[in-house]
Amino acid sequence: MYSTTEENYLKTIYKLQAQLGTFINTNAIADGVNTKAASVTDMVKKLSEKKLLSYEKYKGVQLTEKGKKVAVETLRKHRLWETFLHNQLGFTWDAVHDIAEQLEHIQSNELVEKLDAFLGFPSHDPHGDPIPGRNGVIKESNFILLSVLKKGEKGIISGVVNHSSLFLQHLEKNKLTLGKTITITEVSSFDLSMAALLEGKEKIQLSNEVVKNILIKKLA
Amino acid sequence: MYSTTEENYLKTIYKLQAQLGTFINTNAIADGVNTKAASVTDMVKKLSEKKLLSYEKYKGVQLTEKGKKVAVETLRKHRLWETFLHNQLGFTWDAVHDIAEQLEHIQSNELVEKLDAFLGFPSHDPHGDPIPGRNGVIKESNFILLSVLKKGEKGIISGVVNHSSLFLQHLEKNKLTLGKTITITEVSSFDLSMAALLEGKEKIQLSNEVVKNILIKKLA
DNA sequence: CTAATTTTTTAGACTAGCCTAAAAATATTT
DNA sequence: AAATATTTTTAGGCTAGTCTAAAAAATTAG
Repeated sequence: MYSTTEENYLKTIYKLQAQLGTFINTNAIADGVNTKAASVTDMVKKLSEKKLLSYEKYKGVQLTEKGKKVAVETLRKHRLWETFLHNQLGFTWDAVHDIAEQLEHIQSNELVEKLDAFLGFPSHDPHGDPIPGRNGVIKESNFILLSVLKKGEKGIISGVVNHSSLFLQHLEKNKLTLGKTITITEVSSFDLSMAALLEGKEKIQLSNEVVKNILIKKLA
Repeated sequence: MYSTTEENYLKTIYKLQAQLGTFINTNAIADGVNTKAASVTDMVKKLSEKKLLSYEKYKGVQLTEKGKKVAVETLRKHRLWETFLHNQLGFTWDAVHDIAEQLEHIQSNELVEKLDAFLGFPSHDPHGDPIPGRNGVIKESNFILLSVLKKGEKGIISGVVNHSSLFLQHLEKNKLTLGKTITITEVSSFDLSMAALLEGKEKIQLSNEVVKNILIKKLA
């Protein structure tokens, strides 16, 4: 139905729209899909003709419902494949993204539904991101940043903000994986780093750079 | 490394070479990859420059070792994915080909090896075709055509010659699936159709068109 | 509220892969 | 061996997606 390139543009614009509000500018898209602004202008015109987004010269771009639907479907496929790669094939969570980036463009509705069932209808991918349902609904998680916890509070690691391999590998190395419990024992007012207990026993030290990129489900 | 299109050309030429001998002509390739002869000439020049095949004008084409390697790797991926789709996701054997046609071009050696392990290092795909090993070796099966069996002889259904959806669906409908035992009770000298017993009990009638497209492992 | 800077768009060109129509080579008949 | 038919290649052109360089619009600064 839509080309790999078109799907990538839509997915990127969708994500930017979630972060930055409604109108998305050319440079941001160029950055997201790894091309030059001139190429984005071309593609955006094409997507506009196909009614996947609305475009006004020099103003920016906004997905239509049709465009959003394609974006969310692509996101759903991406996250299902990531889950498959991690849960079934045993890939580490930093390795799944690049492969899922290819797999998300395989065309077959039956495949997506069968994969979903095979995985047990997972609600979140290996990075803690919610997997859109067949209907396109994304269940918003009530996860918060680890950095907002105060001394004495605790939570369960439930997702990440930064998805880079470098960051994910750092977390892996320090056993900071999904599902682990963290209890804050101290917050430095100098550099905002945190001292904490992992699983209630192991003492660890977390830089601000780290804690502001981890999402947790707060425990009472 | 190589584009989807290049891989498809190489895979097609490889299969033709196995059937027709060494030199493959332009029209046969055009047929296999679903384009026109003129397009094949273009692509064949390109593949020749990349040392994936040797090409002599008006003479035809022959894969180099390098080209064969790419073709076999693609075949390996195709058959592993078909096995995944059938054995794990529960696709019928006539539905797996088209999806595997897309999945075979996903680039990641690690993925192929992990998938292979996940599937338990299968030797054959859902159509009974052998899956090339990591080393590129294809274990030749000693399957024979069901049509060569004589009255009283029996065998286990182990593969198909014709891979079309139509034929596979026909077999499925008549419970002629991989692993079933067939015992020949009569061969008509008029139309070469066969009367047989399925799993030693159910009486069935098989047209010559069917029996010459089924591969079996002969039983003593 | 002009001037300088940044962002975006246009213009023109490139590659991969495909096409049609015509020309050239090969194969088949007679 | 010449004539006809078939196969293959060349020539020229198309689309999708990309690029650089230059022009135009919008934004920021003085």
